[in-house]
Amino acid sequence: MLRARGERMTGPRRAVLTVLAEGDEHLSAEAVLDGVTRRESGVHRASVYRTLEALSDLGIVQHIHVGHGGTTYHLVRNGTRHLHAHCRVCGVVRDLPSDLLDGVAEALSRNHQFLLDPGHVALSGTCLGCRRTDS
Amino acid sequence: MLRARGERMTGPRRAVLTVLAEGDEHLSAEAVLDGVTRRESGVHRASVYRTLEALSDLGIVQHIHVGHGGTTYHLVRNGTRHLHAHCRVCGVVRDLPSDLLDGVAEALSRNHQFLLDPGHVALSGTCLGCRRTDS
DNA sequence: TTCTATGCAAACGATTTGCAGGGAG
DNA sequence: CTCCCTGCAAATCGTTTGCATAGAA
Repeated sequence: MLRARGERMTGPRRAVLTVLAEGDEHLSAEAVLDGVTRRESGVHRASVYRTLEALSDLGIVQHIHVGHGGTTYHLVRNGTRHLHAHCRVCGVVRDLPSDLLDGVAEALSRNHQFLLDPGHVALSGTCLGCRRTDS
Repeated sequence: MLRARGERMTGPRRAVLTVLAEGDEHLSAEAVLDGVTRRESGVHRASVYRTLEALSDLGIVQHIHVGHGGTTYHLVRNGTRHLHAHCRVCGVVRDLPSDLLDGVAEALSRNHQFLLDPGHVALSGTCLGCRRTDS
């Protein structure tokens, strides 16, 4: 697993990283806590949050905001910050190719003086399986 | 102001609509409550939330989720559900043309069986004034 | 009169903070 | 030995819910 990048490697941190590495991607903070607890009891909720924040700052994990749904975390695999779509009906988060918004990003930059960070929020909608429902 | 659409027109509802109509767009629920209270005291927080939800269901107001920032509400002016960009540094929400994501929506529909709802979440990034900072 | 919307208080879920002690480097 | 990271408890923020009642239609 990734080695200390100027930061200390502790039990809780190792556990969080392991859970993220094994997990099915896109875990909520609470889900990470569950996984951590299963692997090594006694780790406190607050430590998980603090660890996730620290790892985010280091660029080792990425967090995305999912509409009504809260925040999810996952490892940044080989430097790729891919995009996400969130189905507001079934709640699934699916990955999208990282270049999907390139055109939009350029348009925003050119016409609206806005620097898009495409990976930071999940696009919202419904997967076809969940067709039409509102909110 | 818009008349009852099968719903009852009450004091709190009138106040919420008035605040949204006069406000600078993109108000948080709490900001709406403040405005409502200033105009007519005694309206309860819960009523504002319930009213905003009811008006959302009627399509009279639109709510958007703003990354780390919570939920904001605004009137749907002449049926236009425009898009939004949120600067994560200064927090400003700016409107964007509603057709900006048309191409992306079509690509998602065709290649990913995903029906995009472009107006439901704000795109995240930084306005040029706030250049580069992270989170 | 009827039945919806309101006020109130309390519950809630997610996340954060102050503080003192423990352990990594 | 020093300072960062942790556990704990409590606070905070945004939002929701159960209940009895006021009031719109």
